Amino acid sequence: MASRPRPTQASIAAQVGVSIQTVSNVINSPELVKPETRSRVEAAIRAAGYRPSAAGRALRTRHAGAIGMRLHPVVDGINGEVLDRFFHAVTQAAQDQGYRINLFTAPDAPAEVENLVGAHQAGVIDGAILIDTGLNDPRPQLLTGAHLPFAAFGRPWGELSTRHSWVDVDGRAGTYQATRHLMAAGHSRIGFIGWPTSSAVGEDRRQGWLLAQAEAEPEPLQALTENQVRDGAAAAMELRARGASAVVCASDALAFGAMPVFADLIEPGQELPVIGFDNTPVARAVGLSSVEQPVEQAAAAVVAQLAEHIRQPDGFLGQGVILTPTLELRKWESMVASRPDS
Amino acid sequence: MASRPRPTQASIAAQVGVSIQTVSNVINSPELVKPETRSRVEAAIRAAGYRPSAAGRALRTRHAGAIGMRLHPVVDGINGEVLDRFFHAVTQAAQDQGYRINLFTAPDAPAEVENLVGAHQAGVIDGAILIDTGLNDPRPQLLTGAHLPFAAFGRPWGELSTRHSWVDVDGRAGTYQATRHLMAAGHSRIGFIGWPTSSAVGEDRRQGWLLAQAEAEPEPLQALTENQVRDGAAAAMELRARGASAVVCASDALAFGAMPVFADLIEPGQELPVIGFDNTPVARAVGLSSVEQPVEQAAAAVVAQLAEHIRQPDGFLGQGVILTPTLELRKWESMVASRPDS
DNA sequence: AGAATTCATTTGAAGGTTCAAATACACTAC
DNA sequence: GTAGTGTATTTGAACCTTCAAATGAATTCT
Repeated sequence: MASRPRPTQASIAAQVGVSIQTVSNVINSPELVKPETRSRVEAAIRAAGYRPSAAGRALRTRHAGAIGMRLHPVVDGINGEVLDRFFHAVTQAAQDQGYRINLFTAPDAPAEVENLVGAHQAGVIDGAILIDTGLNDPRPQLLTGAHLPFAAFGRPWGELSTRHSWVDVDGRAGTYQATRHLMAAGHSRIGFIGWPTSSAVGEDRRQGWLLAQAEAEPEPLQALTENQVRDGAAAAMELRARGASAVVCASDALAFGAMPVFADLIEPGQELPVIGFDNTPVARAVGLSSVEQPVEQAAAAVVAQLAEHIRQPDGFLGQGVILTPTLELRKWESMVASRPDS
Repeated sequence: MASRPRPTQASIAAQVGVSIQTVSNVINSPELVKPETRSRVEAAIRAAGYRPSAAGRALRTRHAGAIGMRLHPVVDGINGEVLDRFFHAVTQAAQDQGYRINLFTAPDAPAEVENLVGAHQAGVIDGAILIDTGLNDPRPQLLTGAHLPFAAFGRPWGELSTRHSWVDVDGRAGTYQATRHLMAAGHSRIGFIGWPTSSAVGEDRRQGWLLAQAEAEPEPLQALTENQVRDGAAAAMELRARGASAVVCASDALAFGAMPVFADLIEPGQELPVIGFDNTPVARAVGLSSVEQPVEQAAAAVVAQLAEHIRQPDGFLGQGVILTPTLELRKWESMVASRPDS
């Protein structure tokens, strides 16, 4: 059972009795080929199980058909699910547009850029997707300098003025909604638990809370800490002591810590006056209301931008897209009291 | 600023005044080239920023330099972190061995196989990594039939006798350790909360608990449910009512639900007599003891097996590797009571 | 000195595809 | 009957690399 040689356009052509170019046309520009010839070629292709060689095609067209992306090390698993969803959605969107996703690892941003640029020079990828853009992120400039098309999930924070494509979720709008919802439920003293202001994303989310209250609140009830469950708990206690009857949080991890602090205010089956961010599985599991990011939509938008960018390497000016998150409300239920249904 | 044409071996060769093949040799078999010539070529390569074309190389060598892998949709985020770690480690290991990771999406197993085989026929990937092998998984047979080298993370469960490469973690050894630890701490009635026996992985983990108690326990204190937090809580209550003073769980999600049920038995700062599986971030956050899988090691082993398989497409007979997990013990601390340190 | 051995480099070809241009053919128009 | 307009197909070249074999030059052996 020696496996017969891989079929090629040449072998198909010989079989059908046409030229190689005709086979190529059947695949890439079927409208150029006479219907009768076309179907004969198509039949031979199917019969032989022929698939165009990616290498041959890439060599000729100077087009890899792949997009590079860094897989970050797992740091904070509790909201890593947003990234999981993003990766999955990006892979799907890329597949739909005829691109594959190529994974890279790197210890830091410069190494990431080096990997991506290297892969681009080798013709392995046509473009890259950047994730988790930080304050004054150096990567956009470096990639632009290397003429590597890219699009980012996360807006450009800070003053670096590289103009590029990006998609982001309006965190401010999310916390704004959350705060308004609590206000409508009758709360007048609503706290915010967030991250230090050095975090651009954290500051954005804080702004939404601030904005929603506008003049209502002279002395803001806020506490900024690290993103740990225990920090959330401690911050919640402090805010409650200062008079807060509800809190909006910059993450589900913080909200998760805050939950027990406000649990005595309500009866099971009601909404807890604690709202998280990212709508992680943990939030679903424990009945925590949370702000849901339209991750799948964001992924599709990023890929679309990048594809456009690849199509017109120079002409395409970067553009930003902002998506609005939604508020996912949940009834809190004491886990211990409930029984399984099935 | 028209970007100059991409450097090639030909352009380098012309510059230095040697033949193309010599440039190729400097890159692939430096020992064949006289040191002086070599360094001149190397200098030119660096100066031009030359990188071998992946397409040209792939076309000639019939070797893609990439491995395919399906990115599963996010189903159960609470222990998805194990997969995150696995992906990251695989990417790293692959990179170290000169392979890239190519991501695929698919709605089900047949589609996954079709994608992988298609990519292989197109010369996009040299092999594949399978994740989460289920009972009588059809994929190994299909891939073997398609002559696509692969290795699996997860052993072959069931009777399908395809002989192939795989790496797995000894779940039984994990729950065995956990149970023994609880026994050593003085517990005599130790319950098990797991999944229905239709889950091969769940059954494996149950066996470890069973084995550790051997003759000690005539009537086994077990409850098998779905993998939800609330199910874990309900099961824990039932087992405690039946006399259990400690429980071993098939997952952190179940253990997380069980925690409050046993919380009154100990003082803060002690180990809770509840042990989970997978050592997820949630476990770390709430101070839950859990069984830690050597994921990074597993990933490296899978990649190594696959690389070997690709090297000898036919000669290599599949082999299984079993890794032993470790028990990660934690002191439980009431989240509400603690204050942030810094 | 001529043959045999080793080392360094070059030559020719092939791998599969697509682009740009050329050819062949059928048909309409004058 | 020749020029002109399409449509369908083919030709030749190029994309970049590496394999297998050949050449050239220097060294050693008999």
